[in-house]
Amino acid sequence: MSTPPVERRYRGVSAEDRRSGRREKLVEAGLDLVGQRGVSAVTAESVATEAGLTKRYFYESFADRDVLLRALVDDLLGDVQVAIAEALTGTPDDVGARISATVRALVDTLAADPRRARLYAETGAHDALRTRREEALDDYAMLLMVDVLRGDPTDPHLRLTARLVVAGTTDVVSHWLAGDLDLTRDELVADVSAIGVALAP
Amino acid sequence: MSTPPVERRYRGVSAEDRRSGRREKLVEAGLDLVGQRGVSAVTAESVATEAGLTKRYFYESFADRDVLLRALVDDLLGDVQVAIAEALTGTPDDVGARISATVRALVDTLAADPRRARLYAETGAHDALRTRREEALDDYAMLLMVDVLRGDPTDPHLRLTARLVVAGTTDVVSHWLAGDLDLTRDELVADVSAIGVALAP
DNA sequence: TCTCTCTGACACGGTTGCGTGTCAGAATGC
DNA sequence: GCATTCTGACACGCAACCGTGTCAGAGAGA
Repeated sequence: MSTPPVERRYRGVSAEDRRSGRREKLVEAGLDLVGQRGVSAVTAESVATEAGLTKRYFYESFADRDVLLRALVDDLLGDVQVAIAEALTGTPDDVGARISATVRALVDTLAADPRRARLYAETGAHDALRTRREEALDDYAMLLMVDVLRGDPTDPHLRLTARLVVAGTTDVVSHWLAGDLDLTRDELVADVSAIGVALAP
Repeated sequence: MSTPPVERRYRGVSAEDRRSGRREKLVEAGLDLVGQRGVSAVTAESVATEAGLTKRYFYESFADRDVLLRALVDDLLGDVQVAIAEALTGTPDDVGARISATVRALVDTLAADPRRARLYAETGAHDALRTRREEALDDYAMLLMVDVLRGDPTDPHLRLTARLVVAGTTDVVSHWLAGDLDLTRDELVADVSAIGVALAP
């Protein structure tokens, strides 16, 4: 029967704050690694080293690398959802305007951090993340059908169209972020939005 | 100085035929593994075992697992290209008809072999294959712009549209093959074609 | 000062896949 | 019948990453 150690302040910081500080460092280190070397470079060891910590602190915050990757993707997708929701609030009930606002929110969020752009592009590259990506694509398709187009999300034809547009947009935006499309940000948003409008019921 | 061994018939088969027979077995085994357990299950060991051979024969035909995977994907994409080319030959110069023929050829080729359908869906899942997938998406986008739409492949706006449609179609078809879209094959082809027509310049 | 916690470094055993090497026995050519 | 090739099985050492354990020294509390 060993009693758990009494937690103690250290360098003026509480145990709880130290822990969450280390977790934050690990998350940042994980993002840096994704940005520089891709998802496959994220290991318990490399993340800890990048964070200036040791492996043991990796396991303090994450059960394994997949949990960290999930957390990174969840953060990203959550922020994108929030950005889109905010953009739609206060946008008039005109389909064209709503589509543009949605696309712009997506592009702006991803363009703000190249590390996250790469993470977004590589969500298909890892077994554990692919599942999450599928959910996200479904979520975005639903959002497009209901909140943007005001359509019927049970109509299989609309569902196919929404899914195609969402997946296609994901690819095109990733491509643009990687510098492979010779368009300004405004042109990208305008073109993608035009496609959305052309396909709106 | 050792001289290379003199090749000899074995069980009535020439050395060359034995070699290519083993290679064929390995390719089939690789496809089976992709179909059953996904791209990540393809290793030198597992493929050889699945083929009823041993690792040593894997390395006789392939330098490493990536070479085999590349070969599988090249086969698949080549067959798709051929199927589309054949479909376009003898299809009238009507944009709608050409789009339908292209989509149908793609869907039919993939639907003919569920193992290849999964391979197609997972080309994004592996570093070595992602490069090849990028090339293929570019090739298909080019084919769409030039051979189907008779458009100008240097126009960045058309390029974006083509890329979005190709990537979106890839995703939707994979999704349908996985049974996640409640549509008949004809409906799938019709819906995707309709999207193509709606976006044709 | 004395005790206990906290930290960071490193060791360890386990697993998986890699690519090479060895070898006995079966099959062949002569 | 004899030498040689071919096959299939297995052994090996290597590398990466895993998850856990140990420990000395720095830092805090009283």
